[in-house]
Amino acid sequence: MKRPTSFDIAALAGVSQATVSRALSNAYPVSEDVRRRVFEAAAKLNYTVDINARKLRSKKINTIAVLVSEDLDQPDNRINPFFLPLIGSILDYAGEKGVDVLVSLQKQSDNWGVDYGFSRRADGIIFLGYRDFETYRQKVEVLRQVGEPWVVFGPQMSEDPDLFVGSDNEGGAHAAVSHLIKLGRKRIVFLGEASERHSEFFERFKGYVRAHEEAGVKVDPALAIDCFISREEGAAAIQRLLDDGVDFDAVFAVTDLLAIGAIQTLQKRGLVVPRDVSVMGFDDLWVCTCINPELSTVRQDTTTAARVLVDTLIRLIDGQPAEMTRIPTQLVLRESC
Amino acid sequence: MKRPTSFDIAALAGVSQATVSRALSNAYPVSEDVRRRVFEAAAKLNYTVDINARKLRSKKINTIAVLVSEDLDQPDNRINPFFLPLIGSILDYAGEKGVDVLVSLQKQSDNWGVDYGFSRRADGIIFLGYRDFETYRQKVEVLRQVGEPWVVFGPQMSEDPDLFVGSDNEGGAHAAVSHLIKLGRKRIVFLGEASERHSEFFERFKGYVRAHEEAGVKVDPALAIDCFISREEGAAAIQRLLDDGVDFDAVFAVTDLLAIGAIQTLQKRGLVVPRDVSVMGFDDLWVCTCINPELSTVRQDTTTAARVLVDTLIRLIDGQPAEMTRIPTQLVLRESC
DNA sequence: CTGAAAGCGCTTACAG
DNA sequence: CTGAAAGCGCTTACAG
Repeated sequence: MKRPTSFDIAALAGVSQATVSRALSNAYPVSEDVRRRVFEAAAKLNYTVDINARKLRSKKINTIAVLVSEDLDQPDNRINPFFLPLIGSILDYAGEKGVDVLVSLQKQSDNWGVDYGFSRRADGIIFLGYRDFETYRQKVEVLRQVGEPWVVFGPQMSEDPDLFVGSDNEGGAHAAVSHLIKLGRKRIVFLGEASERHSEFFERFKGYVRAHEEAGVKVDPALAIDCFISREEGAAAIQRLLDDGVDFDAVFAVTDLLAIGAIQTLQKRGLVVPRDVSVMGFDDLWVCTCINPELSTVRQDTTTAARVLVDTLIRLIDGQPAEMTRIPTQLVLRESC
Repeated sequence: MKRPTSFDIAALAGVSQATVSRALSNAYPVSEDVRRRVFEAAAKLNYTVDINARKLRSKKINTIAVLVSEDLDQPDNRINPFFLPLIGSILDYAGEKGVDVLVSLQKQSDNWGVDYGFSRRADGIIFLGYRDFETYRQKVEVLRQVGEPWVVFGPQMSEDPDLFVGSDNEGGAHAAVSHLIKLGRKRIVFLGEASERHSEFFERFKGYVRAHEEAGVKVDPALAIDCFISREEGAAAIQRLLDDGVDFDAVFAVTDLLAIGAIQTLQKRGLVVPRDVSVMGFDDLWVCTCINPELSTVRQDTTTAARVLVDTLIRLIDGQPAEMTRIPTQLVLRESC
């Protein structure tokens, strides 16, 4: 059975094809009688506008692409669990706004998003999971050249302070570590990547340092551990610390996953959390309340993040200036400290 | 700056527009010299084919829609965590096949996918998370009428045995419960929804019953608990059992989430898992190894599921007959039993 | 408020 | 292997 076109509807409703288009678009004045007849005819023939023709003709795509970087630390899932609620909220909010969402998992080697804008699949791109954004600078440069709008969640880039959408990493880390210090902890491990390449984590490191300074506690470089962001790495790092006889009474992990790995190792070694070692994470994955003890953490507000990302991108698509947004975090105290 | 069209490329390469299209499509014979010139010109102008014009003209959309039912049991995540790796694998495999993926979160009340096929956004639809598919029968009927291809993961529908893609629920449950019985457990709680409306869970219930029958152990109806599929419900159900003084020595939950809730309640009540009560889940979420004790479970193979879903859908789109596929599960023994 | 007409940027028979 | 031409199904000035 052939798909009906607007001409078929026009014939059935007894109007011109142009009027059908106008009635269905809800953006032009159309007499009530005509509108009714058009909608009835459309319903009768199960007609809907061919979105491809509309996009071609109107030049409005009304679609955003969400490009998620494949997470090599999580081979089972491919996507970092932190992004699950974020993607969910983006889909939700985009749905509310009536824009379609194309989702793609990007491998490191891929042509990487360039295709999406260029081929007019999408009006703009949201990048998720590009922690080490510096690596991608060259590719982003192409997007910039052709004026393809995009926005990244997480890392702040020196060149585009305006394009930043992310959490208040420094503030969140500061609150978390201040709390640990208030608890009487003095030897707090920083578990994460404190290099400038990962600005998100580096900001958390700065919050860690500031909390120490404000409390007059010395930061011991031996406690700043550099490792990848997976549970296994967190477990291994703590193991090494224990093996080396390093003295510590708390762990601040830049990621819940890392914190969970830390707790598992500590418990395996017979240490009790939080009695012997306090542990604090970052993100507030839903898993935090599944483990024992439940994990205290810094909550990233993914609902707000999703809205801000979509709104910012839409503003850029419309040619309006975008503002950098730093989303407040929230300290969530549970059992692990 | 205006986007270049195939006419611009044609002018630059010194050929006709039709030849540009043919060279770029890689599907027609084109002389080597012409091909080179066309590709050079395209690269120079940052040209890519306008996907919307191509879709309109060729009538090939090359896009599938993944419609995920909003999970009301998981308000924080909106998407059931089980689907994370499944969606990841679908994105991955679809990417390999060069088809775009539109993802949408569907609320119960939505027009529900009908839009996707009708408006020619996608060639076909993959439904995820429609456990209680009977509710949607009427809506699916419309898809059937217009010949829009679709496939569902999970529940098997009586009318379309061919369209089924799902795990070997009965076999997985049978293996799990048989293992519990072999461990000496005799009073095994079935935690889930054993109604026919949820065919996935009902199949698991049948496996639970068959394992008992084969071992000559009586099934006690008092141990078959009906509850929603969330951690909270699992916790509450076990609490009720404990309060009522019901005797049981194992829990088989139709979902890891439920099993985790059960373990949390048991531990809160001072019971030791697995010494006092063995617990077995279903799915093999990555969380299983985060909790203490690590959860034994029945693994659903999401990688294979993703491939089968995409392949089946593509076959349907191409007008070929589809076969029902039941994907083997795997018993994963860890610490909880 | 409505119609006739042009045209979005491609693909693909049809001829050669 | 290549070109000229038609046309996919819409939206949107332009007139009235």
